[in-house]
Amino acid sequence: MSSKTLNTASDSLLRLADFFPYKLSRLNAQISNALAQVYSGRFDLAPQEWKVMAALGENREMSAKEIAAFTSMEKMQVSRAVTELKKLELLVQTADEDDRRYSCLRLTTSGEKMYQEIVPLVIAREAFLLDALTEDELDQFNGFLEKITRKAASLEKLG
Amino acid sequence: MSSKTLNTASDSLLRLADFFPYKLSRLNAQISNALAQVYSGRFDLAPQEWKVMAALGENREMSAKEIAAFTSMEKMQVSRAVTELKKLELLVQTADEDDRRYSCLRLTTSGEKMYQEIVPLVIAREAFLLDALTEDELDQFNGFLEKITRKAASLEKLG
DNA sequence: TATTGTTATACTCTATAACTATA
DNA sequence: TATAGTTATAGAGTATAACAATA
Repeated sequence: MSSKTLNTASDSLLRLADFFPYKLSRLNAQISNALAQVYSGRFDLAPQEWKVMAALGENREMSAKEIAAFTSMEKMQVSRAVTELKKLELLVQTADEDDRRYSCLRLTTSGEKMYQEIVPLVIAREAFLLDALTEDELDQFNGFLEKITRKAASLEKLG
Repeated sequence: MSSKTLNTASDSLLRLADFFPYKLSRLNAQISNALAQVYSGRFDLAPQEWKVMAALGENREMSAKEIAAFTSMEKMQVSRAVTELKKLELLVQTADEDDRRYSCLRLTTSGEKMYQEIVPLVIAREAFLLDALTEDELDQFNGFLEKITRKAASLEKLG
């Protein structure tokens, strides 16, 4: 066996352009920029402020802890975003009657109004992207994504 | 038409758990963490240092500008990563003979060795994830991703 | 005058943990 | 003693642009 053959057998090469994590990360950056153009560019919200609003728009009333769990944010990031949203009067915070450690967070009328303005815009961008696929393809694609996501969760546990 | 019907028609709701950009961003975060466990956890490289090494591992010799284009990094981030990698003696930088503004960046022997150690590990993680799909499914999935990526590129141009 | 690459600066974001208040 | 939420602080990362060297 020649040394050339040995080399070929042992050398590993990573083709970045074909590497799934890299492709995913590029696509994610593109899409998250396209969404930020909406909530940040047009409504001047930081990403985490928009996440909190999205959580409350969907669930009406949540504690900070619930928002953290729902959005995969740290409790401290939630706290900071809540402080900002209160200043902007997009959100109100009251203490829970049963356990005063918990806070009740809700969008104000103007917060709800802004949410109602943003949602169709971001949904339109999602629709534009997914228009690349037929309905059948989209179903398949979602199924594939879910399978990979489950695998990724088991990867995280290994460490 | 009752006001309730009007409301129902006009109110928009975003289900975060079903929103494609959100699902994508979650999956991307999981996977990029899983990769960082390798290059950062085991080899103490910053993400951008690893990106530069990956570019040079694939292309042998590049200028800083080429690396920036290849990896979608800013020239300044490349410069910083290069400075670090030089300190670690994983990379050497010489001036281009034809045009001395350009630099020739190459991995050192120990840089190449580290690259050869990292690549199989990250490829193994990619393989673990993609093992969620059959070969046919993976082909389809890659095709879908490509279609959406093209759409996303046209979204970016709109602004 | 334009281009490659470096450096300076300020700014934002993040992570850790100390802290307050409630239970 | 434990939990929800806030605040302080330091460290990392980022963006802008000024800068040096070369063309």
